[in-house]
Amino acid sequence: MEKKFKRTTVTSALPYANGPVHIGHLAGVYVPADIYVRYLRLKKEDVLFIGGSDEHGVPITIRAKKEGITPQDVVDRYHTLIKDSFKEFGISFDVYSRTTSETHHGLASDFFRKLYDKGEFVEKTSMQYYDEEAKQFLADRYITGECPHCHAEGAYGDQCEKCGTSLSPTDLINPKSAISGSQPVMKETKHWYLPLDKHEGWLRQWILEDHKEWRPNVYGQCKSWLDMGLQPRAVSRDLDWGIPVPVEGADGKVLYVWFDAPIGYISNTKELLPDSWETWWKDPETRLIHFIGKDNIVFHCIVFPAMLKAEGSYILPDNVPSNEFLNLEDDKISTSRNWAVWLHEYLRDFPGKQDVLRYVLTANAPETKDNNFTWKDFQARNNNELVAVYGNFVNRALQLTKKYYDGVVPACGELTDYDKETIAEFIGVKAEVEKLLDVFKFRDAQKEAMNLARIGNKYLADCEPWKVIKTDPERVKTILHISLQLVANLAIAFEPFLPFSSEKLRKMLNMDSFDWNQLGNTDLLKAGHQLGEPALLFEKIEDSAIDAQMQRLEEIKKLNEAAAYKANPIKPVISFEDFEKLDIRVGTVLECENVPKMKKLLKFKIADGLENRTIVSGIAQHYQPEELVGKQVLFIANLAPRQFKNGLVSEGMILSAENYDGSLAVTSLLKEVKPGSEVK
RNA sequence: GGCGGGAUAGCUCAGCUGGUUAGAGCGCAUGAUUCAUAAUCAUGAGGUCCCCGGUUCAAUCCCGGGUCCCGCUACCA
Repeated sequence: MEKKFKRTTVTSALPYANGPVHIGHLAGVYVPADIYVRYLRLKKEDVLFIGGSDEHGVPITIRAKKEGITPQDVVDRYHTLIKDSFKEFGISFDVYSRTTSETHHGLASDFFRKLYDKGEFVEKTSMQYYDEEAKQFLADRYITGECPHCHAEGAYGDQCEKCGTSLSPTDLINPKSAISGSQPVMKETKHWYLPLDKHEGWLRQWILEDHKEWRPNVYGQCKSWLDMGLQPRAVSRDLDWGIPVPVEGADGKVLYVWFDAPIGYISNTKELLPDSWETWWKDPETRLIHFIGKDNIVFHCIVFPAMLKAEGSYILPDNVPSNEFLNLEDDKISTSRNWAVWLHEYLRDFPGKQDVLRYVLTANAPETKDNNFTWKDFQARNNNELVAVYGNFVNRALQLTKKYYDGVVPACGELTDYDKETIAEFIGVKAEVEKLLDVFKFRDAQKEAMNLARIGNKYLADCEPWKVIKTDPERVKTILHISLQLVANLAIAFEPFLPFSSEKLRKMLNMDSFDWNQLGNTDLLKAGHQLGEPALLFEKIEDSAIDAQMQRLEEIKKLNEAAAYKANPIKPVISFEDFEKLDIRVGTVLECENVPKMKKLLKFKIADGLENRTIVSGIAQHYQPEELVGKQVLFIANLAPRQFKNGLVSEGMILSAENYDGSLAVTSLLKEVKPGSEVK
């Protein structure tokens, strides 16, 4: 069901301006979006590529506070860094603006107000922590306290970083304001909610029925949410960094960052095209495409469309191609652990090699599942594919032409059957690449483009012009003529993927411009056309460069391991009597087995010198049952028995030490003693 | 625990609505070649298509159950 669209608005997720951009962002969002946009432009279609920084939200205020600067300073720093590195990397935004811009503040504010006036929100009052000293409500992240689970100090209101549990602020023991350090009080506050539940009907139809072509991960995630039932979602926050809620009596309240950020796509369009921006967002003949990572699926497929629909005058996205995540050397990319390849550092370490990274990230794009980036693979793809297949073919054709004809394109003579076969083969590439790009299969599309170079290498090997030149010089003219047409085709076919190389190649070929519609033609370079000076399109990457990167990661890994460990503060002092209440004993493990359906639990039969007992312990992920049998362990003998869901009863607790990485080590003794011995 | 995605050659992945000798690129082996950045070309070895059942004349593909990985969400002395 090919709809007729007149133009395409392409957005790429707004990077959050509290850190630099890394290869995960690039592989997931910006490289595919850029390929798509360049492809449409080459086809001379009307397209707009919108980007920008997302600059509001709590984490930015926290970082600012930590560094003793203003939130504006933080976003200025990262916005500039991100914008510059995108530019250098060749992400060809038509506009890259920011959500702190005046245009955006105005538009987002109007947007909210319109929904408010139309009665699209519901107001709800709830109790939230309030800092009386700082005179402000506290966002979840602004409250710290003792974790109710692991009892670590310094847990945040939304999550304990020690044990990873997600929390709500009221769970914390002894909560404290991160701003003033004072004890916060519960106070009533009013917020506006977007009642997603009211939008469920049409969303269901629109996504589940009308967009079955969306990628399985996107469609599945949406279906999951819809089936769980949508809940009203707060669109305001008590915070002083952001866009003020444009309603009377809303002092100290700003738009929730998730409400304002996607509107940023629209604002940035408006900033670029103050007079005609609405065409790109409201005309039904405009196709809207959002490129995002999988963490953004729900917001772009459900929340934002609900906002647009509620407003009433906007179009909805036609597709939301979302990628999965990219790992780095078998480990999750993490900004806080500095486990990443940062774009600005890559550009510094590998100057002029933008296309190599673009190529590798596309070849390894996590289109269907999480994928892994390794430096060895990066090197191999450069040396064995870009250099050996693409660069080499180009170099062969150009060097031969230079040698035999002083770099002038020779005339094409009569075609042999083999020539015709070869030409027929590469003519089909255009349709193939288009077919793949139209459905966002970038990985396969790039492979198809590479196929042109393979055809070329084979053609040269089979025709052997360096031999034929001695016996039939006329024939060589045709061979090289065809080879050069292939080279010119390569330049066009690769432009969306490897724009820097295509530009370089275009100059070497002395071509004026590219037109996608010329792809597949065999007369891109006329006989007699003077070529430019040939140069290497790609260079080999040596082991030393790769080793340096791997060593850097190795060092980061070590630093992380060391930095991650910090002993918890000592708990409040207890009396000797308190201590004596605990009956700690030595037990010998008689039996130990896994518990069906409880993957964390091991069931022990412990000899305790009396009647033996059963103890269940959550250490199955750290020990094999058989390795504990026969060992002596320490356990608390007088802990109230605890019953698990499946009826299993645990009569005590085996003592384990928790290592910094969360792994558990069961306690034991230096000498063997009788089971049931008391520990004092 | 609930839900979503994934599991196919050493690696990264294709295999549309069931019928193919189950494919590609890289890597590996052998041979050819020298115009080219020791690049290229040809040939080849390599797969209980995660496991167990079921539907079917026929299942990598559909259904049921299970295992493992990733994510979301809950719960978690």
